[in-house]
Amino acid sequence: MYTSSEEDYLKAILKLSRKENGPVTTGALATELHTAAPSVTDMIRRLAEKRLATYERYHGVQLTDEGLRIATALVRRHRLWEVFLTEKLGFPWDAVHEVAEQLEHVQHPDLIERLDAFLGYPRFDPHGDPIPNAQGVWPERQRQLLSTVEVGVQVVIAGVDDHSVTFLQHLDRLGINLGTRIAVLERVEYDLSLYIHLVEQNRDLMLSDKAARSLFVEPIN
Amino acid sequence: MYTSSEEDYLKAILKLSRKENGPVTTGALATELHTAAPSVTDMIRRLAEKRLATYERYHGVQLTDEGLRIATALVRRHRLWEVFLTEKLGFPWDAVHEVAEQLEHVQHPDLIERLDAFLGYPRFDPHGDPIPNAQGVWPERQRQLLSTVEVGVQVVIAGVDDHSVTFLQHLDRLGINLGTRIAVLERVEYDLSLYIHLVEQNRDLMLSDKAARSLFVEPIN
DNA sequence: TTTATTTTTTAGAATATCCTAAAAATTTTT
DNA sequence: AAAAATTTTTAGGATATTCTAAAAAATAAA
Repeated sequence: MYTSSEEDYLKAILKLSRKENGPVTTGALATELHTAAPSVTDMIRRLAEKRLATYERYHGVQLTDEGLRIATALVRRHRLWEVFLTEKLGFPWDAVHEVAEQLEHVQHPDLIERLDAFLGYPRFDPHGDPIPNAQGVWPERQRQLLSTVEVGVQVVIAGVDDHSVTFLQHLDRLGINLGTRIAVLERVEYDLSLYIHLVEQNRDLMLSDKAARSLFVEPIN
Repeated sequence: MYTSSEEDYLKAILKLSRKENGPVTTGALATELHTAAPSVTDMIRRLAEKRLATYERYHGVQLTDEGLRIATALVRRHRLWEVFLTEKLGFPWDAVHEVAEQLEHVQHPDLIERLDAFLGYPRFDPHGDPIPNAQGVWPERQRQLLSTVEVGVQVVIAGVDDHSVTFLQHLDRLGINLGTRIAVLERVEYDLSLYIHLVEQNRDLMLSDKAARSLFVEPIN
């Protein structure tokens, strides 16, 4: 139906527009997609012609309802494939993005619904990111950044805001995973580092503020 | 590494060269790939430049060792994905080809080895076609066309030579699947139709010669 | 073995996607 | 509010893949 390239742009526009609301700029897209700005101008003009986005010269793009529908389906596909790769094929969480980036472009009427059923209808991917359902509805979850948690409170690791391989491997080395229960022991005033306690492993460790601002946690239910 | 298009050509050259030995003609490739002949000429010239095939003007193409290695890996990927789609996602055997055609182009160093392990190292795909191993070695199996089986002999359905949706659905309607045990009761002299007995279902039915020439069987082990 | 037919290649062009360099518009600074 | 800096678009071109029409080569027929 649409080319991989068009799909990549739609997904990028969705991603950026979920951060800041209002139109997405050419420059932001160029950075996100690692392309030159003129390539972006070309493509968003084409997307607008196909009624997947609205575009006004010098004022950025916005997805139409149809564009949003497609982009959301792509996020769904991407994240379901990531679940498959980690849960079924045993890939580490820092290695699934590249492959899912390719798998998400595979076109078939009910491939994804079958995959979803096979995986047991997961609501979050291996990085804790929400997986929209077949109707495009995103699951809700009350999560916050670890950096905002009060001292003394116990929480559970629920996701990462930085998906880089280096950060994910850093977490592995520290023994921090999705579902890991932690207690915030102390926030160092000087540089905002955190002393935390890993409950299951009965171990204390120190976390930089940068790391704490890249970790989502949720209350213990 | 290589584009989907290059991979499609390599796979087609392998397929055709396994039927007839010697170089594969431009016309045969054009038919196989549903493209115009000049497109084929262009591509095989490019493949030759990249040392994936040898090509002599007006005399067809042949894969080099490297081309053969890549094409074999593609067949391996295609067939493993087909096993995944039927065994794990519950797709009917007449619906997997199109999807596998896309999935086989997904590039990743150990995706296929992990998939192979997850599937339990299958040696044959849902249509009974052999799956080359990671070293490119094809599993052997003594199979013959049902049309060549002597009257009175019992055999097991081991594969199809015609992969068309209509034929596969025809077999479904008849209750014939991979692994179905049959006995050849009679060969009608007039049109070579076969009366066969489905052992498990304790049922007799008639099969056209055309169908019998599209079914592989193997001896009961 | 010359002629006719078929196959293959060359020539030239279209589309999708990307690029660099230069021009135009917008935003920021003074 | 004019000048400077930044961002975006236009212009023009490259590559990969495909196509149709015409020319060239190979094969088949007379």
